Amino acid sequence: MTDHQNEPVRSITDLARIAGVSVSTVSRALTSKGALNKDTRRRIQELAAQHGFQLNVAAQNLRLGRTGAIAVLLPLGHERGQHLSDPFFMAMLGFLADELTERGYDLLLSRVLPDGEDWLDAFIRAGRVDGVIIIGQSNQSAVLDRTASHYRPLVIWGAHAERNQYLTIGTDNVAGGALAARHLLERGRGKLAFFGNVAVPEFAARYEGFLSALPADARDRVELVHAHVTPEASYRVAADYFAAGRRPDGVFAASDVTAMSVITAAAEQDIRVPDQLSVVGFDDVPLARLSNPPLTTIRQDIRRGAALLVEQLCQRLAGEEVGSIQIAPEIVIRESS
Amino acid sequence: MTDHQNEPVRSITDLARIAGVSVSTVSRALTSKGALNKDTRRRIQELAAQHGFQLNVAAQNLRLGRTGAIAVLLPLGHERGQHLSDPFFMAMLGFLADELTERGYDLLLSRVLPDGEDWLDAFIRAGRVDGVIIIGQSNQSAVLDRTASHYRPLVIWGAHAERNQYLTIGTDNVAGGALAARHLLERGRGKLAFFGNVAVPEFAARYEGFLSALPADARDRVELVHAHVTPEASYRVAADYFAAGRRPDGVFAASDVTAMSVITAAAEQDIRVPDQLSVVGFDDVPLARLSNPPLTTIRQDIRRGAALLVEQLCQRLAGEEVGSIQIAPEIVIRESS
DNA sequence: CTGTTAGCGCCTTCAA
DNA sequence: TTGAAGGCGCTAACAG
Repeated sequence: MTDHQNEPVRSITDLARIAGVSVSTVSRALTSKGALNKDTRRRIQELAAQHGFQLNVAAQNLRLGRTGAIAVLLPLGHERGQHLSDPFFMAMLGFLADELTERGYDLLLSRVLPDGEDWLDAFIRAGRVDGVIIIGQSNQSAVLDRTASHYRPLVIWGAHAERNQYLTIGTDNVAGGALAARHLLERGRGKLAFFGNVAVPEFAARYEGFLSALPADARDRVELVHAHVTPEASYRVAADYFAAGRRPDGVFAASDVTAMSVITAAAEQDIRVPDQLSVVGFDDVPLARLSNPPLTTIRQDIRRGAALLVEQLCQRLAGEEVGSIQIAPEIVIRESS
Repeated sequence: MTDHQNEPVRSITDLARIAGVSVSTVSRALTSKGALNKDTRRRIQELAAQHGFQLNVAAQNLRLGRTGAIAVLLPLGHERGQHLSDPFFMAMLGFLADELTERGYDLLLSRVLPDGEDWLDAFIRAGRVDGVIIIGQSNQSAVLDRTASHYRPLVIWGAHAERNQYLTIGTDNVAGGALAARHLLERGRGKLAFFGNVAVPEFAARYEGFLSALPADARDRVELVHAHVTPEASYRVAADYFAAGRRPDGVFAASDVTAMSVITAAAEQDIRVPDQLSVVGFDDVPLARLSNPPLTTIRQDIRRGAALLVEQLCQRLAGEEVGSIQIAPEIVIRESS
C-alpha cells in the first residue's frame, strides 16, 4: 500500500484516488446527498478531515448554477458621503450577515454610485450573486421598478409607495412621523421644525406622517429644514439654523444622527434640551441611549427587518410570490423631549 | 440570415453562434486579452452589449483558479454582542469596500464566532476567497499565528506584538495612550481611571501607553475599570461605577463609545464634564463630534488604515513579502476634557 | 451501492 | 488572426 500521507489533496479526484473509490462516491460522501453505504461515507469523511480537504465552493456553485452569495447593495444616490457611517445601516448590515450566514449564503457587500439606468441590471448580469438586497432606494426607484419587473430575487429596505412595484420591507414611516408629532403635542410643543432631506423617500414619508398628525395651525407653521445624512453636514445645517436666530420649541429629526446634531448645535447657542426645546429622533441606534440627554426617538426594529428581508428573498428564490411588508414603529421616550 | 434578436444569450457559446465565430474569439474579444482583429473585437463587444451579455464571473474565476473576492472577517471572540454596531468597525468596513471595489475585488463579509483552533483554516480551505482581512484579532492571536505561517494573503487590523508573526496594520495604540495621559496631565488631572477590557490586545496597549506616560504617583493610583465594548454594557458598568461613589477627575476610555457611556453615566450623577471630570475617548468616530459635550479623543486614521490593509494584501497576493505597519494617532481636543 | 460520463461557462495552448 | 480541444472541480443522470 502506498503512503498517501504526503500527497496534496486538492480535489475530489485526489481524494478518490487515495480512497480507492470514484469521484462520485467522494462527492456523495462529502455532500451527504444521494444513497451511500454508511461506512464508506464515514471513511471518506474521515479521510477528508485528515487531509484538511473541503469541497471547492466555486466549482460546486458553477456546477449547480448558483453562486451561494447574496449581494447587499448600498446605493449612494443622494449622499456621496460616508453612507456606511450611518449607524442604522451598519446595524442592519450586521443582522443581515447573521441571517444570511445562518442560511448558508455569503454576503457580498458593495457600495454603488448609481450612474445611468443600467447599474443594477449590469450588476445582476455579471452573475456574481443569487439575489440582491438593497438598503435604501435612494433616488433610484425608477431603476428598481424596471429591474424588479424581470428579476425576482430582489428585495429593498425602505419606504413602500403604491406606485412602485418592487418588493419592500420597511418601517411604516408615516406612522412613525405621526408618533413623533403626537408626542411633541403632548409635551405642549407647537412651534415645530422637521430636519431632514425629503428627497429621500423614507424621510419624505416621515415628514408626511408628522404633518398629518398635527392640527392645522401647528402644521402650517412647521419649518422644513433640509439636513443631510452625514454627521458633519447635518451638524453644520443645524448650527447655521440656530445661529440665524431660529427658535422652535420642538424638533423632529429624520434620523438619530440628525437629532444629535440638532442637540449639539442647540447646546452651543445655550438652548437647553429638553427645557426649551424637545428633540425627537428616528431609528433608535445603539448610541441614542448614550446621547446627552438620552434621545427620545422612533424605534425601528432592525433585527426584525433584517430577518424579514432575508426571509422574503429566500421565498422568492424558492419561486414563491411574496409581497411587501411594513413594520410598525414605536416611540422610545427618553430625556430629550 | 436568421433573426437572432430573440435568442437568449447566456454564454459565450450562444454569442459565438450568433456572431458566427468561435468561442475563443468571443472570449478574447470580451476579455481584451490576446491578439484579435480590431474590427472583430468591436463587433463582438457591440453584439454583447446589445444582448446585455456579460461574462460569467464564477466560471471565469474557476477557470483562472481564483475567486475575485476578499473576505473581511470580524471575529467575535471577546464580545458576543453587536460587534458590528461599533461605529469604528463600520467606518473601516465602508472604506475597505471602496478600496477593494476599486481593485476589482468583491468583499465577502462574515462575522465569525471562533470555535476551537480550526475556524480560520477551515474558512480558507473552503476556497471562497483569494485573501483574508481580519478586523481585530480579539483573543485569537494563536490561531492567527498558526495560519499566517502557511497562508500568505492574510492581513490583520490591530495591535502589533513582537511575539506575533502575522502581518498587522494598526494604530500605534501605545502612543495613543500616551497622548491621552499627557493631555489629562496638562489639564491638571491626577486622579485617573481607565475604562476598557484589557483582554483585548489593542485596549491593553492603550492602557500600557497611558500608564507609561504618567508620573509614578499618578500611575499608581490609576483605576482600571473593566468596561465592555457594546454601548449598553459599557453604560451599565459606568453607571454602577459612579453610583458606587467613585469620583476620578480624569477618564481615558478605550473607545469613543465607552467614553460616551462614561459621560452619560456621569451626567446622571450630576458630575459635570469637563468641569469636574475630563473624559478622553479613542477612535474619533463620526459621532464623537456630536457627543455632548463634543468628545476629546485619540484619532485613528481609518481611511488610511483601510487603504494600507488592501495595499499590503495585494502585495502579498502578488507574491511580495511585506511587513507590519503602525499608524501614528493624533489627539483631537474638543470640549469633554 | 458504486462507477462512468457528460457537462456547468470559461480560458488558453496548440495548430492552422 | 482565428478555431479546436482540453480541462478548472464539481454534480447528477444513467448504468451496472
